[in-house]
Amino acid sequence: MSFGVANPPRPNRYRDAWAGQLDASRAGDEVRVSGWVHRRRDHGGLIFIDLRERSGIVQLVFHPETSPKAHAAAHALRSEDVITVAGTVARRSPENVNPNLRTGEIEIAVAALEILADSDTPPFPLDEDTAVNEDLRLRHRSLDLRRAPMQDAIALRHRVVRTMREVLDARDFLEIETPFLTRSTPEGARDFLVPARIAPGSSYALPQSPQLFKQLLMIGGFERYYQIVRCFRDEDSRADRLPEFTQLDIEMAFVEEDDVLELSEAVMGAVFGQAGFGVPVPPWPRMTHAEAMSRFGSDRPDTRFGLELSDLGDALAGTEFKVFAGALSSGGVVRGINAGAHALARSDLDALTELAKQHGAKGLVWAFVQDEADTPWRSPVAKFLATDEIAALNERLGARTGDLLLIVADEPAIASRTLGALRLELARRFDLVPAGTHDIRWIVRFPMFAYKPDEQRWDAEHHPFTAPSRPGGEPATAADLDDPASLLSRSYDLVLDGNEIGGGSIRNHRLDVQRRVFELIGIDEADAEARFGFLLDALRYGAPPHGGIAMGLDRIVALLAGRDNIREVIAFPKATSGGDPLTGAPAPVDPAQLRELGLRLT
RNA sequence: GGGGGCGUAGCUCAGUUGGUUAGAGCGCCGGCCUGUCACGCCGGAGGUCGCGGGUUCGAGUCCCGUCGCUCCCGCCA
Repeated sequence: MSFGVANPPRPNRYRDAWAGQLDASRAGDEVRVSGWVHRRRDHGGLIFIDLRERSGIVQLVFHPETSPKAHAAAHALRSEDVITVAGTVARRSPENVNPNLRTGEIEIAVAALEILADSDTPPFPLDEDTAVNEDLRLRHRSLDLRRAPMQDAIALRHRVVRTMREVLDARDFLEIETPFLTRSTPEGARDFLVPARIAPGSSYALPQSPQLFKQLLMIGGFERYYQIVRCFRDEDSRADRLPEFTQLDIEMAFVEEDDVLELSEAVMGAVFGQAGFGVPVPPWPRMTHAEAMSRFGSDRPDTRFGLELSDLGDALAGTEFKVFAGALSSGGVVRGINAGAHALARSDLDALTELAKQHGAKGLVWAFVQDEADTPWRSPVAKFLATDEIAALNERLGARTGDLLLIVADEPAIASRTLGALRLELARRFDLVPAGTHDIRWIVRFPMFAYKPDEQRWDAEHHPFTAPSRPGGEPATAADLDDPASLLSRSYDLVLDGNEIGGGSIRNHRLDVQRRVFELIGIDEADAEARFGFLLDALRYGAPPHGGIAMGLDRIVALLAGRDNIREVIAFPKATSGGDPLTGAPAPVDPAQLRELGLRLT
């Protein structure tokens, strides 16, 4: 285990030393240690026990001649029994030193053994070598947490949180709590509801984020707030997403974008530094949302490898090929990537096509570049394209003989998203990310609004409290909102190796702008008053310019720990289904409880 | 809501075109073993093949349904 304990234990009947910290300097000392039986090696004569506790592992040796009573008792020891022993720290002879163990130069010659609690045979091995079914691990989480990878991850999480608090405290931020039982604002994610006994038929909602409360704290004059806070969203899970998760939530008054970004870089730079994670020192580069989408097909681009997107529309101006011509004439685009010279089988190409369809594309055009004048492409669509069109596409994509070209013709958003996903898949398949490299950058200047055709209205891309800006970057006025398509938002995301680890914005502190945003996205005055009246009311009495950010703690720790899902860095996570295999939640409740709440099941 | 993968001994897995009594490694139990450190050697126990139904002379294997876990799409202001 890589984390330690800094202070000696207070001596008591269980221990006067940490087992994992003993070394040759303690040779000859009488010590008492306690912990779990990690492994036993019973030679009939000598018995060796690896004793494990939080600080690490130490070898106990039971000699039949010198302490026959302890030796006899040690025969009964089994994995995960809890024991306390008294004995002498003994230096090992040179040939018996175990260099793989921090305490490998010594062992404890046990004089007295007491079994504090015996253990059934564990349902799965606690070593690091066997990959155990995750459901089983969650159902026996107290055992699973004893494993070194979990101990390391949870300790790392603690250090990350501590570092965040240290930096923020040094910059005069106050940690302030906000309510968990709050009001549902059906906007964005689905809320978790808590039926209210005091008002049958009504419910509290658990917060999706402390967004409105932290704005009220700014209006309330605290100026610099943060909170390590649980947030709740009743949506389906992913490897990097669970219904409850933890954020570092920050808000500042009298600031602009640069202030929030600089503060975030100070906090996160310190976090990466103390975790020994090799990202560049701040300030971190900024990329516009538009550039990220056009070059990488993603608003959280992994820029550590190439395979950038190219727009091919102007090379296909008069094409007869219906798929391309149809997309271009209906406001769509034709975009592609050069995947490089890879020999892919037809089944691989089918799999890529399937992936493209999963992302909403109607299909995927693939072509291998050949060194033959009459058939320059080996591709199902080669016969539909003129030779000069193929030449122009080759030129746009920098194609050389043997290269695989992947092309998507579709609506702009779908084409970009699909190629962005294909690019990541190719990087996985061909191992294109250089080992040990990391990239961190800001994505800035997101679109403020997106038009929802099926609902025939505009919607906020980030959230409706985000301040809009003109295309040039200046803050937008209420009047500017008459042309929503042109507006960007004053928001920013922090992206690490293709993962969104944080995001925030400058907020609306002007009541007229905030009202106009609500109006634009279809929340009329009465509606806005009912749902966000407390915010609008606060904005009437002098709100300072303010903005902030929220960092995804679970994702950050998972990335630092090199784990591929956030459940590995959460002590008691929900399963992907949203249920808790440990407690069995959610579970039916007693009818009497329902009656008290005025609820009846249908 | 949709798609993919997985479910066989306590754990990790194998199991052929449907065919005798379902296997391996680890763990567990018993025995032997005084320098091991994933100890070693010998022996043994341990199975509702997730669950339900169907096809068949015969199902771990084929079909239908269902449950659980997992990855992805949708969703996640």
